[in-house]
Amino acid sequence: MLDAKFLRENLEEVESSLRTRGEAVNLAGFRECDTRRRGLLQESETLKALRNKVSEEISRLKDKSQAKDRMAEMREVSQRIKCLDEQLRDIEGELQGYLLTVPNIPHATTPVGASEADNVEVRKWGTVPDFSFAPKSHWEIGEALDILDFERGARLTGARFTLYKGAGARLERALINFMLDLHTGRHNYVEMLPPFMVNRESMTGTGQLPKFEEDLFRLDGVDYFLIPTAEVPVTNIHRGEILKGSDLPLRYTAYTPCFRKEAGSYGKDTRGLIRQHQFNKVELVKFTHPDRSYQELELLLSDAEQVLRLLDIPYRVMALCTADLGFSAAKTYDIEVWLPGQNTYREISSCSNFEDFQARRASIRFRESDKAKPEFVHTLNGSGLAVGRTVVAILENFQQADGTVLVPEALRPYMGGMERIC
RNA sequence: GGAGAGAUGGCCGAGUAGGUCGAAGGCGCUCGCCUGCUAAGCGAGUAUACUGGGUAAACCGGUAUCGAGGGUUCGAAUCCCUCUCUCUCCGCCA
Repeated sequence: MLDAKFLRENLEEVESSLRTRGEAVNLAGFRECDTRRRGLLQESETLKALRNKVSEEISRLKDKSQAKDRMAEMREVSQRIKCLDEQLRDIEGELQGYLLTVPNIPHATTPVGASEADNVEVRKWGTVPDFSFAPKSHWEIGEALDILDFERGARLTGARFTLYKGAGARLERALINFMLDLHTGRHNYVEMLPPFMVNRESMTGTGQLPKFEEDLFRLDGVDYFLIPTAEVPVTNIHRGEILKGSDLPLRYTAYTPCFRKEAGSYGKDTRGLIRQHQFNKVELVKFTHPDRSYQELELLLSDAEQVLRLLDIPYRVMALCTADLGFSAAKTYDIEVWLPGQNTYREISSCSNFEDFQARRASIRFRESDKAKPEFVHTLNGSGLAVGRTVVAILENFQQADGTVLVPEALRPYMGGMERIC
C-alpha cells in the first residue's frame, strides 16, 4: 500500500510510474475521495469538539435541569455526527479500496520494459551440461525410475498433484533439510514453522488480498486461506508490531508447502512438476532498516544462489522489468535454473524488495531509538528455493546415459549416502 | 463439544452505583542531578493514528483509540448486545 499523503501530493508522478507496469491506472477517484474525506472529517471533528466541551460543562453543573436546552441541542449535534461518521465510513472504505489495489512503485533500478522479454540478465553461473545423448525431461526420468507418479497423484486429488515415491520422496525431504541447514547454519536465518493456513488480515498484509483472491484456496466454513507461499505467514509474524531498530535486520527462513490455484494458466506446464497446486518451498524473509534494504536484497539473492552453487546446478539471474514485476514488489530478481530436458531456463526463485509497501499494509514498524518516531521497516523475501523445481533441475542436469541420476555431492549426506538414484 | 473466568499504555497493574480518566501506582526506558566506581537516591520526561495551522524539522490546536464492532446517553474504560482471542475445568484426540 502506498502512503495516502504521498499519493495525494505526487499523484501524476505515481500514475506515470505505475503505467510502466503496463497496467491501466486511474487515480482520479482517489483524489476526489481523499478531498471529500477530509472535508467530512473536519466537519465531524469540529462538532465532536463542541459536544465534548458542552458535555464537560454539564458535568460541572450541580443541577442538571438547568442544562435541558443544551442537552437537547447536543442531541441534535450527536445525530449530525452520526450521519457524518456514516458517510465517512463509506468514503474511507472506498479510499482503502483504492489504496489496497494500487501496486507498488517500481524502484529506480528496475528496468523499464513492456514484457518479460525485457527482463535483464544480471549474471550466469555454472556450465550447462553437454550430453552425449538426447536429455530427457524430468517426468520421463521420474516415471522411469518410479520416483514420481503423476497418474496416482491425479487419482488422489486431481490434475497438478503428484505422488513422490521412494528416493523421490527422500530427495524432496533431503533438499528441504539441506536448504534449511544452509540458511540457518551459514546465512544466519532463524528457522520458523508457521501455520499453513492464514486469515484474511494476513493475506491483505502481504498483498495477496483483496486483488488476487481467485488465486487462493479458501477453506469452507472459516475465513481462512491455504498459504500460496511462506512469505505470507512469515512476514505477518510482526504484523502490528513496533520492532527495535537494533534488532534489524531480522532474517527468517521457513519450509512450508504452498498452495496455488494457478487460475489463468490452463494448458501451461501441464506435464511434470513445474506447475503444481501444491509444492514445497523454503523461503527467506527479511525485515530491514529502509536505508539498508537494497544491500540486503543483494545478500538475500546470493543466499538463494548459494543453494544452486553448492548443488552445482547452472543458473542465471534476471532483473525483472517493470512489466513483469509482482504487485507488491519494487524490485525483483528471478533466479532461473537451466533445464536440459526443456532446453531452457526456468524460474526457481524470486527475490524481492517490497520496501514499505507490505509494512504499511501490515503495520510493521521499528523505532531507531527509544525516543524516535516509529518508521516502517522494509520487507524482503525470496525463495531459497522452490523445492519441487530443484528436484526437476537435479533430475534433468544429473541424468546419465543409462537412465540413472547422480545425486549432487552436497546432498549425499542428506540421502543417507546415496550416490545415484537408479 | 460442555461449564466458567478474563482482555486497560513497552511490561505489570488500579479503575465497574456513567462525567474533572489518555487513564492512578509500579517496572522499564530517556535526559539531568547526586555519589570515588557500581548499586541505590533525587528531579523531569516517556503511546499511536488521523487531521488543521506552521515553508518546514521543531512546535501549537482538534479528534479518535482501555480486544473488535454496534447500541443506550448531553456524556461510556465503566451500562446493554454481537463477535474475536486468551486462560481454567470436563469430554474427545495426534
